Amino acid sequence: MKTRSTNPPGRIKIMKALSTLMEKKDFDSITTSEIASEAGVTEGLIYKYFKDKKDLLYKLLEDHFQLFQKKIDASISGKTNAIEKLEVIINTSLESWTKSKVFAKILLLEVRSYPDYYKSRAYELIKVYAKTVATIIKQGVATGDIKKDTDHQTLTKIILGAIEHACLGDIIFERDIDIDHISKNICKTIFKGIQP
Amino acid sequence: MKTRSTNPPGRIKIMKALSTLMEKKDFDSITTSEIASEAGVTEGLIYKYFKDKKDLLYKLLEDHFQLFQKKIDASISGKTNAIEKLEVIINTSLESWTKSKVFAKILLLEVRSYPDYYKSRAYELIKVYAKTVATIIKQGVATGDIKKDTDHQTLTKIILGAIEHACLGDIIFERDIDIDHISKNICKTIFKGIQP
DNA sequence: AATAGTGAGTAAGGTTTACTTACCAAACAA
DNA sequence: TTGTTTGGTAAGTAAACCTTACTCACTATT
Repeated sequence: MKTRSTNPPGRIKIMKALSTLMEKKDFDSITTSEIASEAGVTEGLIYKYFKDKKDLLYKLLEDHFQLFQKKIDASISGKTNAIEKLEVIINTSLESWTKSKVFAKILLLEVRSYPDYYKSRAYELIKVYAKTVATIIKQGVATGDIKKDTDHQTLTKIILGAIEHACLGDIIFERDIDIDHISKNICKTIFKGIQP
Repeated sequence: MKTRSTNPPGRIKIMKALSTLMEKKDFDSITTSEIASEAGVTEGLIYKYFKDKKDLLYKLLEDHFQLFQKKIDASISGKTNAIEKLEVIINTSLESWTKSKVFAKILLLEVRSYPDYYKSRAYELIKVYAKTVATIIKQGVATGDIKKDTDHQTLTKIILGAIEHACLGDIIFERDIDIDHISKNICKTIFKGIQP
């Protein structure tokens, strides 16, 4: 049995088209007819492959995130120390998000306001990412790499929040940031604290 | 000269109506006719007072944020130590944002994806808030309340990011959080660090 | 006291946009 | 040959956002 193509050319072109358009505009002001004409297909085809306009966005995010998660997994695979792991996660995340602004825009600005996003596969993947961080912290506390009295839930939020917020300004205003500088400073602050 | 009312009843009712509707639904799925009927006015009146549907959202955020900024200013007015100031800002922010979910939803989920938000008065106010935090940190570094080698820009992002991320889950899934627990742990982590 | 002007609001479209439904054509299996 | 699945088109629909033309009450001025 020849495995029937689950990803026909039209479908690929549609996703690529939205990705291209998102580089210049926000999701809300991109129309379906615009997506279709950019992809070189008709509007109706979008609805053959995607439930609605938002579903298309979730699928695009899913694709991007799959690659991202692989990078994350690869980056921590060699390390054993929890602090080291967190360091590379922070660095890899910042790098990926600033390199692919469209991906970051979808993740940080667009999907969150849509309730059905939280039922999507894309959101399931993001939970895996958050859990990766949380697990490293828990284990770090257990092994003593991290202070014993650390609340792992709060620390997870601080780290994820810091990464996001560091990217936000640069996504919105399309500036370029010094990833190494920022990730080093995030690590220094969180690891060593700021009180003299 | 009698000061002519700059805020007529219809305008107030429209803003109140959106606020009420936002408690149950997201902005995107609230229609203008729904807002009008909730307010007891006609659809056309919305466009007498607001440029478009989004402008109404920005004005609502502006109102909420004005009150918020007052609380923040009041909370730091007594303190002199930078660490103490940051502590109350974290606590007050978490408290305000979790108490008024609609406000937090607009601020953290809705407006950010709209480019013209960054030209609104609401956004100007948010910049003042961020600047408040940044200034406290700068002064703290100068006076020695905070470690000399601290990068104030990064620390600002960590703190704002931590506050936001701590609220996010609770806004989205409408859980209630233990503000004191979280704000204490955010402070402990950032101030003292996590390395043993 | 008549007139002109303004602020608050309505009513009824117009336009755009997301989505649907019916149809077409080629490849391929029976 | 004929039926079925797959990839794609074309035209239409309902509704959402927004506009335009109008009304009515009140105030200021001459």
